[in-house]
Order: sequence, then structure tokens, then C-alpha cells
Amino acid sequence: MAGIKDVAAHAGVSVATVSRVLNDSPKVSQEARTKVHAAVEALRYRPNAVARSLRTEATHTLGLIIGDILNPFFAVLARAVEDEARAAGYTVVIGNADERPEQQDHYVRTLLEHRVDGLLICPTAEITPLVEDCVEAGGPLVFLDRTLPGLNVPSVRADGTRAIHELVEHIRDLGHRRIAFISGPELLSTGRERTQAFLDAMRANGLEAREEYVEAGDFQEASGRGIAARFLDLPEPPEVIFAGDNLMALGALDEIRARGLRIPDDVALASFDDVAWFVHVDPPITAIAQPAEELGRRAVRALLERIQHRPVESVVLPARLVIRRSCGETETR
Amino acid sequence: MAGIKDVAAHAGVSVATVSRVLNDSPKVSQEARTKVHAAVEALRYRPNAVARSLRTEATHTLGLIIGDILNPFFAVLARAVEDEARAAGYTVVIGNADERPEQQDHYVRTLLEHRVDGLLICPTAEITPLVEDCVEAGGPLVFLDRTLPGLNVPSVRADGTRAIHELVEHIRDLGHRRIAFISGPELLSTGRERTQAFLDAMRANGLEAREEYVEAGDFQEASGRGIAARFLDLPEPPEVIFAGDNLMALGALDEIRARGLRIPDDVALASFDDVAWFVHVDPPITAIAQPAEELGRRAVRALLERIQHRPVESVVLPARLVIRRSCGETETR
DNA sequence: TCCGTTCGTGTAATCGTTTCCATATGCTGC
DNA sequence: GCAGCATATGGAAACGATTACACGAACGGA
Repeated sequence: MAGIKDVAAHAGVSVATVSRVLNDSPKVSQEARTKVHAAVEALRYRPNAVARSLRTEATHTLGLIIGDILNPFFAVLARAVEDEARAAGYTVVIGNADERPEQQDHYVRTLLEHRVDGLLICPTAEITPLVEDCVEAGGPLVFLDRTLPGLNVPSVRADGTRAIHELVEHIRDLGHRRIAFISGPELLSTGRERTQAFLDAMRANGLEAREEYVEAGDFQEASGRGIAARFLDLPEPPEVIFAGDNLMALGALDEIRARGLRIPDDVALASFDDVAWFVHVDPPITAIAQPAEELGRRAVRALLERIQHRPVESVVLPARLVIRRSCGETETR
Repeated sequence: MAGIKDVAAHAGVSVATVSRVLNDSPKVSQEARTKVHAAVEALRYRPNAVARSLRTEATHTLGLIIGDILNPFFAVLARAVEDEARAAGYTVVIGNADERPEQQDHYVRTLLEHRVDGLLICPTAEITPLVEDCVEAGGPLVFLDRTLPGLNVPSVRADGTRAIHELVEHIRDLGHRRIAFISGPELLSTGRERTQAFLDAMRANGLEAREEYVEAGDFQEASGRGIAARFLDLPEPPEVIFAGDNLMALGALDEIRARGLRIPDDVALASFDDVAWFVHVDPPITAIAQPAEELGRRAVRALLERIQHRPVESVVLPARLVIRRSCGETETR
């Protein structure tokens, strides 16, 4: 493949000049400019980003480590991150941690070795030595969707506390009392926060949060199904199942359907995370929607700031309740 | 950040020796080995993949350009590609063409400049000069899911012909005659093939394929909705709507629901592409499932072969019909 | 004792860029 | 006619790794 030297030879100038026109430095004659462009064209020259990065210490690449690409929430997050990064002239390399700490580590190692200019991480449960190194080394890093306790790293995430309160209130207004919650992993900030918000909301609405009505899953479909099954097997099963993310809601839905139960008459269902197809199931599922695109965009903006060594604040965006029919019809309707 | 020189100094050996232990070359003493490892540990040294790539002419990186990350089909494709690549020691950079040729071009340019070792492309409609260059230059390239006519590039894709025949047969057995097809872009191989298969299947089953019952969308939700609306507005609307991909099926579903029509009594629905939530809508949607994971895995295997300059054959895997209830109940049930 | 191997190591060239510095050229103003 | 300056250009040194090559030491067999 043609290199910059070939271009220089073909154009009859030095490599320095070629480099200058390619980076459109002002100090180059119009004549040289045209000759170089012609040569580039003729030789189908493509600058070698590897060599460039070596010299400039910048790859114009961002790393993004997400929990699970098959989870629609992360898919829209990834999409938004990519769009915003592209607009700023950056390429993003996505790593799929699959919610496994060792795979997350694999990707931070790989991305660090590839010398990405900055790293966006949706941290999995554990705080691994590697990410610790990473923050110590002070490489540009921002957490997305989730945070890790005790680490001084800016984060961009949604807060569902208010929406969860509204949801519990909505459910109570519908006349239900026994609400069960399929929570996320205790180690994940999102898991903890949602559980806490749920418990608070129950109390605030004068509802009893029974211990057997709260169980932690792992944000994957199978765990949602298993936990829903256990809830339903209880001597006094809940009237409502609230799933901590869309995948676990899918699992719960599976289990409810498999038992031939009707929603919301036999058991009602609600979910954290809103996804496109929720409106298409029968009945449409009441859910809490996170501003995923906005989170993605804000995260890369924050990261770019950090890359330029500007201080950045964490950002927290509110999630919002979208009421559909899976918990029952409201009276006014 | 510590470089190989620092490690060498700290260990009291030359950079060559450090490099040798890092690449575990056999010709190095046990003593040097331990000293180097200690130094690596102490300095938290991370090899610079950029420099390494410059020297070795290999990035151990694969590029993947997909149509739309928000389309679950591409999401599972991407996931499978990433898994298989990681197992082989490669990182993959995903480019989201968003079905736009210019954005596809943006990514092939970027990935080429980053000197990826190989490229996996799900080509959008047009055959752009850039991908043409790409095949001429002979860089390792394989098409995934779709092909481009007249280009000698190996491809890995699914063939739905057989499944479409079975679907039309199934629908006919249910007593329907008027089937409409929301086709994909004529310029996409997947679009063309599915349309052709549909037309053939109609003929083979003695059904009339009316011209007004076939219209091409762009594989996105909105077009599915619009076309479904036009079908439903026809003086004699179809009894069945068959969508050429899952997003257009979603659009059609929207439109059907918006009109308060019941499935399958007022109008039946079927889709190419099977996605997880199809089983959860009411009624569950009959669909043609593509072996997406398998496609992804086979594609990277093929690409790795090409990278090693071994000849590869195109692979075609059959899609399969999964009958649910959106076209009506079968008599035997 | 000496030659030929083997083994471990170090020196230095190299990959394709960017960029600092020096230099050549032409022009202005005295 | 020449100092002073701006402008365009080229030469060459980085960047951080890999690796061909050479070299010295140790060792065995003659």
C-alpha cells in the first residue's frame, strides 16, 4: 500500500510538505497543494492512522464497555454514543462485557493497550484492580449508567427514584397492595438504587414491603423468569410484579404466560426500562423510561471534556413513568 | 506511561530482551524472564499496541459494518462476531452504517485508515467506489448477510427461499388467498431475494401475486407502517401482510393496532426475521428465523481464513419457518 | 589447546507519520 | 546594495515497539 513517501515522490515534494497539506497547515503553496492532492488521488493513498497515532499520541478513538449488547437499553446507549462520537471526529470501539467482570477486564486491558483517548464504562458488579489502576493512572474515564462506590470518577446516569415512587403510587391507586420487586444485583449501583427507591416508595405509600417479595436477579432474562416463578409459588403470591430491567421483565412475562395467568387480572406487571415492543404486548406494559440517547450523548460530551483536561461534573437525568395497561385500567378512562 | 525502555532499565536488560520475554520467545534465560516480569509488574507496563502494529503490520483488529445496531437481528449478529473474534484474539470495531451509503463509506474509510486486518460488511444498497477500491486492493473482505452483485467477494448469508415457500403454503392451508408483501429495497440482495422467493412461492401455490400487494420499504419501522397503511386502504385489502424484516413488521403491527383491527381475524401478519419478543405479542407472530449467531461466527471464521491467504467459499445457511398464531390457528390444534 | 556450536544478549534498523529546525527564496525599505 | 523579514520547503529526529544480525561466553570433542 502506498505510503506518504510514495506520494511525496510522485508529487515531487518532500514528505514534510505532503504531511502539511494533508493536515492542512497554512504554510504551503497552492501549487504544492494541488500537486499533492493529485498524487494522493493517483496512488489512492490512505494515511496510516497507526503511524499517525504513534507520533501524535492520540488515536481519536473512544472505548465503550457495556453490559450486554443484546439488551435494547444498551443498544440505544451504544448507538447514541457512536453518533455523538462520530460527530466529534472519534471512532468508538465497543466492548461487550456480558456482565462478567473478567470480560470487562479483558476489554479495559485491550482498549488501554490500543491507547484509546478515553474510556466509557458501564461497570459490572465488581470493582476490579484494573479499573482501579485506570482511575489512578488518571486516564480519561467516565462511568455510564452505573457507578462504582468510592471511586472518584464522573458518571452520567439516570435516576429512577421519582418515577418509582410514581409507579408505586399508581399501583396503589389501582387498588393493589402486594407488590413484588425483581431487583438487580446488589453490587450494581443501578440495582441498589432501584431496590432502595422501591422500598422507600412502599413505605411512603403506606404499603408493606415483605421480605419474600424482594429478590435480586442478574439483569438477565433467565433470572427474571426464575424469580417470577418463586413469587408466584408463594402461599400468598403478589398482585403485582415489578421487574428491575427489561430483560427480567421479559423473563417474568414468559413465566406468567407459561402458567396461563392473565395480565393484569391474575397478576400485574411493570418494568424498569422501556423498550419499543412493550407497547405491542397484550396488554401494553407500564414501564419506567430512561433517557438512554441523552445519557449516551452526555457521556461522550463529558468524556471529551475530560480528554481536554477540563473538569466535569457528574450528570443525573430523571427517568419517567409511562403508564400503560399492564397494571390495570385507571378509573378515569 | 511506562515504555519498554523503562522496563528494560528497571530490569537491567536490553529492550530486545524485554520484547522477547513479552512475546515469549524461547531464546531467553529463566533469570531474565523473572526480572522482566517483575519490572513489568512494578511499572504497571502496558505494551503499546499502536507501536507494535506499526512494526508488525498487523492490528489484530477486525472491522464490522452493520446496517443498524438497533435492529435486533444485527445486534445478535454483532454479538456473535465479537464473541468469535475475541476467542481468536481479535478485537472488533463496529461501524453503524444506519443503512446510509455515505455513512458506510465513512466507516470503510476510517477502518481502512486504522489498518484493520480484515473487514466484514453488511453492504447497504449501493456499491460505492470505496468498497470497489477495497476489493480491488484485495484487502481481506467478506460480505455478511447481504451481497453486492458483480463483485467477487465471498459472503456468508442465509437463504429464506425454502422457508418463504413453506410460509406461503402454511398461509394457503389456513384458507387465505390475498397475501401482501412489504419487501426490502430492490438494491439489497436480501430485498431482491425475498421478493423473488415470495413471488415464486405464490405462483407455486397457485395464488395470484397482485402488483398492488407488493411494495418495497427500507427495512425501517416507519416504512413498514406506511406501506401497511396503503395495503389496508386498498379497495380490496389483503388478508395477510408479510413483512420483509422485523422492523417493518413492527411498523405494520403499529398500523394494524392503530386501526383497531384484530390479528389474525381482520388481517394476519407474518415477518421475516424472528426476534425475542415476537412470542410475547398477542397473538405470537409467525416468523422466519435466520441463524444469526451462526452467520456471525462463520463470517469471522471465513475472514480469518482470508487473512491467512487461504481460499474461502461463500456460505449459505437455510432460514427456517416458525409457526405461531398470527396467521390463524392450524386445524390440527 | 583450539575450533565449532549453542545459547543468551545487545545494537541498531525499521515501520509511516509529524514536527522542529535550518535553509533558500523573494520582497520591502533604507 | 544590503539588512531584515516573511514564506515555503526539506532534512532529520522523534514516537515505541519488533527483529535481523553480531557478538561473547561456555562447553564439548578432537
